[in-house]
Amino acid sequence: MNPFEKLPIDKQKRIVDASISEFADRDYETASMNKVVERAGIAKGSLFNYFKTKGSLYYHIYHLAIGEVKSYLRKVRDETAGLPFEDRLAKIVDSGVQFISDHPRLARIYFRLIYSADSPDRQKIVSELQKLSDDYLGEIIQDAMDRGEVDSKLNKTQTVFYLDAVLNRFLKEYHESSNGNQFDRDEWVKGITTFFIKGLR
Amino acid sequence: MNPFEKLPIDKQKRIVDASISEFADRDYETASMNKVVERAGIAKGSLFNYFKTKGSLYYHIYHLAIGEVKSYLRKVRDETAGLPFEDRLAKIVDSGVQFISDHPRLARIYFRLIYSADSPDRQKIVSELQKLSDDYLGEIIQDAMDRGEVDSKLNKTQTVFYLDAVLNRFLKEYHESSNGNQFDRDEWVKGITTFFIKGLR
DNA sequence: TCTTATATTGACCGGGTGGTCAAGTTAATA
DNA sequence: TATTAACTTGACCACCCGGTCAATATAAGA
Repeated sequence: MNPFEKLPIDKQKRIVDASISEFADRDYETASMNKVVERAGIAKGSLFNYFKTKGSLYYHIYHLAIGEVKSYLRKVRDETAGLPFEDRLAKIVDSGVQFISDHPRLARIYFRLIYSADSPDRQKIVSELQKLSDDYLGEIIQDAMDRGEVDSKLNKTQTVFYLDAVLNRFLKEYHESSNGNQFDRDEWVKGITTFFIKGLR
Repeated sequence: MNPFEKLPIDKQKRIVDASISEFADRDYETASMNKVVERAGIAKGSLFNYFKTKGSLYYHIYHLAIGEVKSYLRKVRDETAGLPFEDRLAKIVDSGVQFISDHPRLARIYFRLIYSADSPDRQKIVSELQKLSDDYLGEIIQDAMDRGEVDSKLNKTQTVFYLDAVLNRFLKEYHESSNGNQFDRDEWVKGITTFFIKGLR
């Protein structure tokens, strides 16, 4: 049993919280272990006792973030299992927006990881995430094809790619503009769904 | 007249080349002025004589990259002015791929800037680039609307957004996978164009 | 209570950073 | 050629980094 898990829960929480904030504010290379201990109110030696390296702390936090993302995806997939493609798509976008509102710092870490360059094992992590997304969207596309809502002769890889590109970009834009000028969420959701319905049938 | 411009051209080139390599290899925060002088074979003091700060050197290089991108965009816009939307779209993708092949390091700097987090004035630069892309794609969409190839009742902002999202993502993917497993460029170009033709008409 | 084991601390290490500047080199002028 | 002006150099500065470890505080066991 590693030393971190033996800690009182509230202390664990303080450390995790400080780490999330730091990795959300700065990218991996520039994030500072000194700042983490400062934020968490513990000594540097302690942090390196719980996590041997900066990389292993990052690994811990990143898995936490991915876990949350996964559970959101699973939830929306199951809740919309019977719905038509159009409604399903709208729900996916909505739940993405919801996730960003609920976990802005985790969303930041997620986008940093996807789009930025230098985290340890970046390539591995990104392709793991890509597979997750591909499987998820692939399943939904397949359902829509089976129901005849989407042209089943389409190249599935490409179709998933378009969906992933537009959805991710939309959420990223939403995330970045989340302070200040909001854009009309409903209109965008409607626009995106009709665009795909037409483009894929 | 700033001291850098007074330098012999080949020395300027050496410095610019070294800087491009460094900013392509590492993101802004982790790129090192020490490494730049090492690569360029000049003394540190000299570099800081030509460019007062790291930020101003980055600014210089970034403008160089954007200039190249702009000239590529202008070229493909003018060369395809009379063509139908479908062919135009294909040409745009092609020329993007071409740019990445011709200027891999500049492409890297571009993607770093777009997707990564911490360059000086990042927000300003990114919105400047976004405007460039919006104007460019907006013009092409408008042409297609005028010719009746695209439904003119569509929300133009959204339409441009979808185009931008898919094109950028495709080029990014192409860029990242450019070592090793190539994917079938023609099939993707065909897939993307027909998807948009159907989705937008 | 005394002793042993464990958890916590922060000064310290080697190394890298952007940036400076006195001293040395080269070029231009008279 | 002698003098001045401009350029070039790299040792040096303060600061920050991830990581270590002897010393100290705390908890457990006898």
